[in-house]
Amino acid sequence: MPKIVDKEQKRKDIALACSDLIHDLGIKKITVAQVAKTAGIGKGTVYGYFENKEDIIFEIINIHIEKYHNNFLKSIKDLKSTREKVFHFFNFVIDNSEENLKHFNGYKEYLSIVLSDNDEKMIDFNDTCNVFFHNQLKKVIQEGIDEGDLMPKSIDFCESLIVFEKGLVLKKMTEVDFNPEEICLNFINNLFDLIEIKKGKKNV
Amino acid sequence: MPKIVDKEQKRKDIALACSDLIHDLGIKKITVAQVAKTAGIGKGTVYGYFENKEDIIFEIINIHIEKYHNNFLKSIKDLKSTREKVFHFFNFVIDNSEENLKHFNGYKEYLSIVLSDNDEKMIDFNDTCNVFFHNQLKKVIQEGIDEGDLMPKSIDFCESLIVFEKGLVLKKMTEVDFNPEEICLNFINNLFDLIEIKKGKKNV
Amino acid sequence: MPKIVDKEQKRKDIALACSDLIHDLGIKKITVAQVAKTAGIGKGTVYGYFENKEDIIFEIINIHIEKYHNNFLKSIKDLKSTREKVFHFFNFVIDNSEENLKHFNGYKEYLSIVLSDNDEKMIDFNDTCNVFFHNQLKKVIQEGIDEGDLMPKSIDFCESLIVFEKGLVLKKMTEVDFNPEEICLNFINNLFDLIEIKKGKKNV
Amino acid sequence: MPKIVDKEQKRKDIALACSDLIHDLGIKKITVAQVAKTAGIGKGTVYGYFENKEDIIFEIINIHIEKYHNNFLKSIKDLKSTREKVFHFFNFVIDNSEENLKHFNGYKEYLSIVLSDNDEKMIDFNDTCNVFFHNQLKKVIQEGIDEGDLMPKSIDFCESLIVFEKGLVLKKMTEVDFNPEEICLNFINNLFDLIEIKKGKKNV
DNA sequence: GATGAATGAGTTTTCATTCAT
DNA sequence: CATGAATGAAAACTCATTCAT
Repeated sequence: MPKIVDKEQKRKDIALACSDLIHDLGIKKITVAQVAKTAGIGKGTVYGYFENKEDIIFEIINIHIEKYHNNFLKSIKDLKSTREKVFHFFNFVIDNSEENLKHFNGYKEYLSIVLSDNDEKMIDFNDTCNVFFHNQLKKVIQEGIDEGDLMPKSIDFCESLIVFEKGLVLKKMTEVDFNPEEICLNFINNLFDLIEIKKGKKNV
Repeated sequence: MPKIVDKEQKRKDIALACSDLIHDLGIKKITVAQVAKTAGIGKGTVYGYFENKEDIIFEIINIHIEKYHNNFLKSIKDLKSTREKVFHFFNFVIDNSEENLKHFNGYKEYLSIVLSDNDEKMIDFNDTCNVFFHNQLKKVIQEGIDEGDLMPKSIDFCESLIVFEKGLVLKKMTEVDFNPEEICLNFINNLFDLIEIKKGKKNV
Repeated sequence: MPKIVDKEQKRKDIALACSDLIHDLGIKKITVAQVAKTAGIGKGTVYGYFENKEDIIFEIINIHIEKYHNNFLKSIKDLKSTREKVFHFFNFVIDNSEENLKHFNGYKEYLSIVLSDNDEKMIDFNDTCNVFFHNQLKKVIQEGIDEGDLMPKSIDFCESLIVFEKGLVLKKMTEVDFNPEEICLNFINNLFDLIEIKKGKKNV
Repeated sequence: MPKIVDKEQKRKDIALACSDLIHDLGIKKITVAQVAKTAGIGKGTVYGYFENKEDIIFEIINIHIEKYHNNFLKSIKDLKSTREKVFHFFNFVIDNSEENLKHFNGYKEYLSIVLSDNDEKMIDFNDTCNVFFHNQLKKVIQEGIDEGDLMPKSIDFCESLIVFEKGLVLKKMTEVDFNPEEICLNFINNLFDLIEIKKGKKNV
């Protein structure tokens, strides 16, 4: 079924070409005409690959998140200490590089859709992302425990960490002049003081 | 002379009449025609009391939040222990009563606007709300310190508590089957074990 | 019937109060609400004195033109030579004083109504104005003839003079950087060279 | 592939189909819905070819004026004497054929727009038209001079002729029972008596 | 398969006019 | 008489989606 593969690929190609529209215009301002033009194809053609506009937006967001996930997995590999790895989960909300801000603002637009529409597909997808990070964090913590860095009860803090991160994300998205970095550092360092098996102090 | 109308009051009345539209339809689906019909007045009349559609929505949200703030202040008065009072801040995200869910879903719709539009008024208003709760929490904690319930350093945890609450809110808004209650209880109880001046244990 | 006089007077008062609206906003932008507010009365009251919006505008224009006619009659009295008097008819299109520009632009707005609507009242009124100036000009010329300044056939040039003035008006209204003064001077001086009974040359 | 449409042509086609609306309804009464219906297309389609309502009206007027200019150039070719050619410039204001009245009334509507809106495009376009006729007239007069029909100073009367014609136009547009023909004949014949190099009298 | 022309429902906003008080 | 609250028709413009070529 090589045709199907091609279809899937073209879907991605179109979404990829339009990947910047989401933070350049904001989700609500994206039009199908815009998408077609940006991807260099006809409006009708778009409908050959996507069911409707929602579907297009969904795919564009997909691209963003997939890209972010990949970056995440790549960059966490190089980190050694558990504390650093955990801290890396907060990179999303702290890093103000242009690259990361694109993802952050893309996610912001995405959230506004998840909150207002009750699109099941979006909600499902959001869950998938949450599970991804939850699992990654559990893995990191578990490794920390296995390697004797962390106390066994540490695994209970996964959920709190993720909730805390979401809180930072939401505050950064909605408040002017909110600086998550310091709060984040405090929180993690305080937490690690509680759950780390001390061998010698080392803050992030 | 025609009946003299208290413009400010009628504004509230209209918004009040439409207060349910926000979670029945979702903010984006609200039309001026809908508002007029729901309030039992003409479309033109709506524009006698509101500058534009944004303004209507803003007032409706205002109603919700004002009501919630009042409820909050009223109900926190009866609480005695600091722990209970702090826990009360999480009532918003935990209470599944119809009344509270209306507020919660209203706020959800509101957030989606804050995230997608960059409406300055909305953002300002959001800040005002944040400041309100931040101040209330600080007051509660400070009283706890003054009354010898909490250790002085407790005041530093205000920010974290609020971030955590926002995280729960966001997760409850976007995830199916997310139950904030247990996580919340754990978090608060764990925290209070650290900051409470022990006189005898008392969980919420 | 003192009441009727009062009504007529109030009509004028309202129109007078709003007389600046016509060039401040342009006729099309004038609203009844605006008129009521400017006159310091209620919207309903306006309809006690005017049949409809057209009627209001009509009265405002009336005020302008009446004022202009009075000014015209007053200022032409002081002029001695027929040539000066004739030239005075062109003052409307040449004088760039703020006062006169108000009248000129008011008349411009008025014309746009006469041209687009086929409001009979407006057209009749326009005719009345034309007749006024035509008669004034005829009077001036006739006096010139009677006093031996002009040749008897001069009376035939009335119409042409008025047509010429209208042409200047229209061109000034529609063309950027059109300067009627020079053209006007040339025209009149040339004409007077033909119709004046020479006693010694005197240009305006 | 869908049929490729000559956008510029279709623009003209739509405007052409609606070309009568301008004097049937008057410019101010034209609505986009009306235009769509008259052209036998959908409202949305109109916006595929025109930026906004102004743009539509502009094109309709364009059609009228373009057609008139062409007719003008065509018909002036057959005329021999300079006097006849000059007289031809006044055809617009004298000819009461249905065809010409359409143009005349179209121009009337157009003027009302130029006078009330301060639309730059309209004003520019008006200038272009004025320049067109001014140049044509200069050409005619110059040819007359070159051929020994007219005295060299005749060229100075161009401006006055055009002003005079505008005056006739405005009077015909705004006054009931105004008959420009006689006035016009007088004016031109008188003028030509002054500027023509006599070889034998020949009125128009 | 690709295209882009055509569509029209749907939305916001304005404002002359009426009429109950 | 005066008032201004209430009204709703009317108008411009957008855009997801369809479908003939």
